[in-house]
Amino acid sequence: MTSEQPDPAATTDEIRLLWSGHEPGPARRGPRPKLTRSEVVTAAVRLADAEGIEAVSMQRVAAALGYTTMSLYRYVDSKDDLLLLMADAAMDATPPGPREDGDWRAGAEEWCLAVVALYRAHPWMVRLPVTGPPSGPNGIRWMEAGLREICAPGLRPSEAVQMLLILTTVLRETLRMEFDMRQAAHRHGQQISDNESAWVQGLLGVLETDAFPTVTRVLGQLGAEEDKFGGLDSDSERGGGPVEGLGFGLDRILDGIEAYTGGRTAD
Amino acid sequence: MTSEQPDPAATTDEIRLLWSGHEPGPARRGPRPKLTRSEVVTAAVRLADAEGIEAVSMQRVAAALGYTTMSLYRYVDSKDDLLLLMADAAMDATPPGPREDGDWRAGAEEWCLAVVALYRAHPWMVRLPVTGPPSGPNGIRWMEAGLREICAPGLRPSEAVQMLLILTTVLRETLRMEFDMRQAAHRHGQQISDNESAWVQGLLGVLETDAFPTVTRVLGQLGAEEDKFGGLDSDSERGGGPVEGLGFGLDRILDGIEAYTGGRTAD
DNA sequence: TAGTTCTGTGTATTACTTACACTATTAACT
DNA sequence: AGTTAATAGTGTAAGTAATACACAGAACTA
Repeated sequence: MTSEQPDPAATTDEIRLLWSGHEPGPARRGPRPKLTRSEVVTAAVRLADAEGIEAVSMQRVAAALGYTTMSLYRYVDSKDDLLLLMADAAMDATPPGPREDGDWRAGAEEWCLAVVALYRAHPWMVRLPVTGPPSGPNGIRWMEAGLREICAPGLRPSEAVQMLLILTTVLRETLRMEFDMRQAAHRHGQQISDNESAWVQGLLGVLETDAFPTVTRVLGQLGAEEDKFGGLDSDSERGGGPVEGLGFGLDRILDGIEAYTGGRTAD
Repeated sequence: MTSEQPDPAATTDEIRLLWSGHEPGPARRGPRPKLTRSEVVTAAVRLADAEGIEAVSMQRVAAALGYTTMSLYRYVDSKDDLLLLMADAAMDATPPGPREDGDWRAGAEEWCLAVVALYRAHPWMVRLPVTGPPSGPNGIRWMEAGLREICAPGLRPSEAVQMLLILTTVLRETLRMEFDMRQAAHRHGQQISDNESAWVQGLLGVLETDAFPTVTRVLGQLGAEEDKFGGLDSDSERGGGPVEGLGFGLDRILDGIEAYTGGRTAD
């Protein structure tokens, strides 16, 4: 049941789950709980950070805390709930604040970079099923920061929400691809670039040119192409990978917003 | 192991898997196989179409064919391989052919619509882990059709590949969200729109306005907003949902390409 | 102190993938 | 034709996982 589509059971339940403090409270009957919900969540996050999301089983989390599997269910209704809580907990970093120069586009780029950093800090996040727009306190903080920039050029509410969703989706999925590729490459003692060129070469070896003229042409040129556009993390030498080139795509999306709003900056 | 990050085991293996005909061959020793790989894959696809990807277990697929679980492993090395094969098999529909008027933008929109139709025909596809750009014969056919349009305005190879990847990502993830929401709503006997407004209302009830000024303002206006931009399937009355409004975002992305290439149409 | 309620534990159930050994089959070779 | 060797489908079992359920003991309330 881990990564099937989780029943967000009417968004309401999700919001309740993520916003209910669930702190100890004054004094109830029975034995005092030795754990707290946030301790459980923190342990799970730590485990995921260290060994990946597939290491997060109720057993492993419980073991990490020194308790039995079933004890966790006193703090969390199900594993799916735990994952939801983990996702919001992992977004505890602070998103960029408002810019002084009011340059929404630079602000949006900053925000994207921060999101990338966030995902890099907790790579397992990109593997969690995303039900929809964020609902938890931390998720909303990030949404606030993103919307603030995206709304500035004068998008309507639903437009702004949609564009922000598109940006996060692209960032998340691109990073997921990169993580997958890095992992696969690493298992084979290779670099991502090896894997990419293996894909290009492998396909070129299999495709008949006349059946797929565009693909073969593009793949052929891809191999030869030298100039990688300076991208999101040109600073770090990561041996290539999808995110490195992502700057181009993000620029196009922001271009699209600019073209639509005609460069104005009010609302 | 179903939906962990699958080891694409160097893209090469994936390509080999997807392109090796694996057809009966002349005559080998031992009992004649009673099944073929494609029969297995077809059965799995049929099962997924009918009951969703979570119904696809080796046991269910085998049962559907009237064989035992283990017999399937004569045709497929692992469940992950089966999923890979299913993904490509499900893309058997024919993508749009080249336009006569050479209007790349209209062509790209057509292509997007066709992708949406494809995903609607096999909703489980959006739940499969995507390792990277397509590698299978059918996937490449779709890539050919998409690249043909996207390349036309004069993008460089890596740029075109990236923009196409962004488009598919956005389409797939948006549809996944919609399917999730529809499913959740359905389980509670509601419409998607109910779910959406539950999200808006739920959040508004929880957020403090001054901590999240932009979000509260935007959510407030969202509730009031009347004009839904005519979107991808304004033809079908599906009671709202993410895809309905997606046209706007896609338009921005295509705007961005147009702004970049300056409206020229050659290469 | 008696009663009640809640915590953490132990056990069992269910569902899944897949390794391995076994039998029955059938082509290739003598 | 008879032998050999490879191969197809079966049965069983191991390993991992989530989680339902009952219970022992703790700690508050009356």
